[in-house]
Amino acid sequence: MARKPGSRSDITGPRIRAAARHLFARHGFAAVSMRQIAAEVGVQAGALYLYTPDKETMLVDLLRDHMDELIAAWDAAEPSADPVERLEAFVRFHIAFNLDHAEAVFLSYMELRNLGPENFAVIEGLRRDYENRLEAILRAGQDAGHFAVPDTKLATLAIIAMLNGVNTWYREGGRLGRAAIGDIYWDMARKAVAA
Amino acid sequence: MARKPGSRSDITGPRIRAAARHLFARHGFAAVSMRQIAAEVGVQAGALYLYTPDKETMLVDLLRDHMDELIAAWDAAEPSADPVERLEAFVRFHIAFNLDHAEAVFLSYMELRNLGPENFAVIEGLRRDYENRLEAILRAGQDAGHFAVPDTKLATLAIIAMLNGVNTWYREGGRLGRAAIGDIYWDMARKAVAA
DNA sequence: GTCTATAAGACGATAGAC
DNA sequence: GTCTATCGTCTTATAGAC
Repeated sequence: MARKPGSRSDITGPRIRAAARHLFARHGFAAVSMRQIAAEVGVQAGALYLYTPDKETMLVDLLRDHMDELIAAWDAAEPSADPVERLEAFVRFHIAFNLDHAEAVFLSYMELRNLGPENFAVIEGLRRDYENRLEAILRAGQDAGHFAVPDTKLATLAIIAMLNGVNTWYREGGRLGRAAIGDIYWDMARKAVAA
Repeated sequence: MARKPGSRSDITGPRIRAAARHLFARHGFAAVSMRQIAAEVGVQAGALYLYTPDKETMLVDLLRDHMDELIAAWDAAEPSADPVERLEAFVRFHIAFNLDHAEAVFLSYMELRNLGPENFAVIEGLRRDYENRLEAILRAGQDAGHFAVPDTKLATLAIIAMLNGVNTWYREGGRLGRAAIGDIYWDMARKAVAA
């Protein structure tokens, strides 16, 4: 009875990641036990250790994969050379991507403190890579005279913080659709950095 | 040996709250044990239960006290009737208060999910009370023709999210002092809601 | 008001059967 | 690849001594 009929690691692996992401986002990394994750997947706790050496590695793998996907998606989508159009594209992309990956976004902001120093540095570096892409847009727009901000780095962080806020209140089927939200935040972001 | 010489509840109580706030903010509510809190204070774990019925009540008391203090401080400080001046005062107040109470702010955004439904509703209600004060400013400024935002509620949340971002990067002794940070964020907030 | 001691159980992780 | 069983430790919370 040891091996369950039809058991396959290429199915169980993704299901473990999905269950861990979901439970960590909902209850917090420290509050979720390996037994809970295993129960959600339908295996015993010991079986999880075929897929990860330990619990922290499960978390950092989720966070790294998320950041890699975020950066790759933006790099694949990046539009025209005009800084204003690029900023608009960034605002709409960031909101849409965050809403499509709400659990992973939540984790990548809330659970960094559960990482050891070296894992923390990896995720922090990826986040900075992403921020630098927005900062470059703002700098190009200032050089072209379209934007004027008192501090480019702080404007970068301010815009990202503002956009991240959407995930704290958005509910599917609410008053505003995603396109309308993009319009509203683009209006505010555009004016905030306007010359 | 039972009672320690000089032990007094009016000293131990605040020290327990401070230790809990500090450890919860640093490691997360679920990751901190009652034994750790007791060790930080210098008592045994059982003694904590003279001051709180359980761990969750410790957390909700910290969060409620923080929100009460935040709202009372703003209500005591609120300045002129002019909406533009009031918005500037709000921006500077919010940044300063958040930096002065960084651990409690962190908790009140990160640990709400560790509350039961009734405790959660209490803290959510206080947060909405505070948000409503900013929303009223934005509405008054629109009525007077000074501001123009596509959606007043979302502008409220966007500004608060932007300002909250300061706590994620600010370090004492960094490149910018608090006054300079207030200037920079006031410039961006003002333009974001400008007519 | 604080201690020691303990109840009753959950935790992360591993060993060995199949 | 997954199971059962288990190790050693930690957990929240309580009881009773002083």
